[in-house]
Amino acid sequence: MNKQAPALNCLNCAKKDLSAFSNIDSTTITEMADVKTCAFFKKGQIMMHEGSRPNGVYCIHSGKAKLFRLGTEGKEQIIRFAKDGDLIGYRALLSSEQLSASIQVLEDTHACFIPRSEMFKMIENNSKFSLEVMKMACHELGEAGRLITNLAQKTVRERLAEVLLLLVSTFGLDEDGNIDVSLTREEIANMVGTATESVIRLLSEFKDDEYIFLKGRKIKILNKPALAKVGQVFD
Amino acid sequence: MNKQAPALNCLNCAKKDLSAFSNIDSTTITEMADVKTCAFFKKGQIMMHEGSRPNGVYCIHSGKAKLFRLGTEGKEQIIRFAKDGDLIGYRALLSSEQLSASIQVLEDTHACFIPRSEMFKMIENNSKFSLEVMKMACHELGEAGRLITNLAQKTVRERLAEVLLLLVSTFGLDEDGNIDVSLTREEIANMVGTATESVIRLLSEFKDDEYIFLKGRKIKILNKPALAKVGQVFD
DNA sequence: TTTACAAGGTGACAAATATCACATTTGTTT
DNA sequence: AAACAAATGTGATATTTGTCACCTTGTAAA
Repeated sequence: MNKQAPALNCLNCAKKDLSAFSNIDSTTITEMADVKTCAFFKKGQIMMHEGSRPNGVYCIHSGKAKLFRLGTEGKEQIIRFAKDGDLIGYRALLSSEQLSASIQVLEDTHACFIPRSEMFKMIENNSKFSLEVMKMACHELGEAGRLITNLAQKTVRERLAEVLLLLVSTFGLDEDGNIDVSLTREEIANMVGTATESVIRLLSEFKDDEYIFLKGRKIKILNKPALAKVGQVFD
Repeated sequence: MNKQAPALNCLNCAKKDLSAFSNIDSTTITEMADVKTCAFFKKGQIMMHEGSRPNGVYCIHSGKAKLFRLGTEGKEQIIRFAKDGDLIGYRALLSSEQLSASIQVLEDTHACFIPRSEMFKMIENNSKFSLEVMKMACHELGEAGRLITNLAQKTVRERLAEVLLLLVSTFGLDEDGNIDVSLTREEIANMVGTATESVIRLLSEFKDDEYIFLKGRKIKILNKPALAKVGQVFD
């Protein structure tokens, strides 16, 4: 399942500032570091399965993952992505529910596993951490509301444009200026909520319009304002 | 804006058990009750406005409200409903963000306003309450994921069937067995994410199929299993 | 290198759904 | 009661999008 991996230090973790642990006192961090374990997932592996109950959470140290639900007909719907510093599985853990989504890593990923008991201990004893996690959940809830509205009201073309901009702000750019994540056309379709063929056609359109540059799975945004206009993105 | 209303007692509040306050100790409740204020909203009034920053939260004592975002073209998208015992505005308050949705009452509503400072005080000093709120946010996050998947993958017909079942489980039935909430066809369309005309046509179809009974805005479910099948609802 | 398989891509067509125009009903205000 | 506005309902039509069939390309394994 998940292999043992070289121990990662939490206190000096370069990714700590990206995470819910950024402002937590070193005593608490050290206590947690003592009980956490390190795991490694090869590209394509599933970190957690929809429907199961997590025994703790993963904190991603390096890597990328997609969270998706299986809809009717077994079609994937990508809900969101996770990257360095993000917590995985906290929603189900804290609400004592089954996992509402599976998490699959998009590339080789190192992550730390923090057991259930330690998470609850920290939440009960450290109101700062507790508030931080709450903030995270509340923020994501806002994002979810935005996504709901977009799915319900925007056209496929608009949603695709918006998704491209979302990918940039989530994963940033690689050294060549491409969006720094490798997704299949099908995965993009599973974000947008459309057919793979439609994504292929629309991406070609955007390319013809010189909004984007395409080379295999590499996508570079050439005309951000134009895409924002197509996608009705105003912020 | 919101009128003063007869004081409601928190400690003996009949709705307390429905809320995040159900298992909170009476000292905490009493302290909160001392600073909370009571408000009354007439049918159609807006409790909070999308984009603004709340100074506290409302706890609904009696009434119903819809939470909606304005999408492109100014079209409402209903995200969820709130009823007795539900907290309003906590998401934006806790994440220090703007309100991601407006809240409008669907009928005359009594609610208690708990100021920002008191909310944060309780969250910091009462880990039980804190965990309760966190649970709430996490639960809603799961529901949002489900909604996202449905909007992305189900047909309008399927979503309408599902929405009808959702309304039953949210609001229950009145004395005549109708769904205990009065919504316009347009509001239903704004939940389903479709055109008002489509809702009208599909409701007629469900009526012809004797899945539902319609009389004005009153809707009665006649064949729940059939609707569940149409809506691909399996739980 | 060859093979095999997944992913990418294209065209034709069907189905779902939105839009528009208009009629009817209902509820509310004067 | 009259008048008005809002909501409901219906038909015709346009548009979007999904589906299917098929071909091409790239890539990883034998």
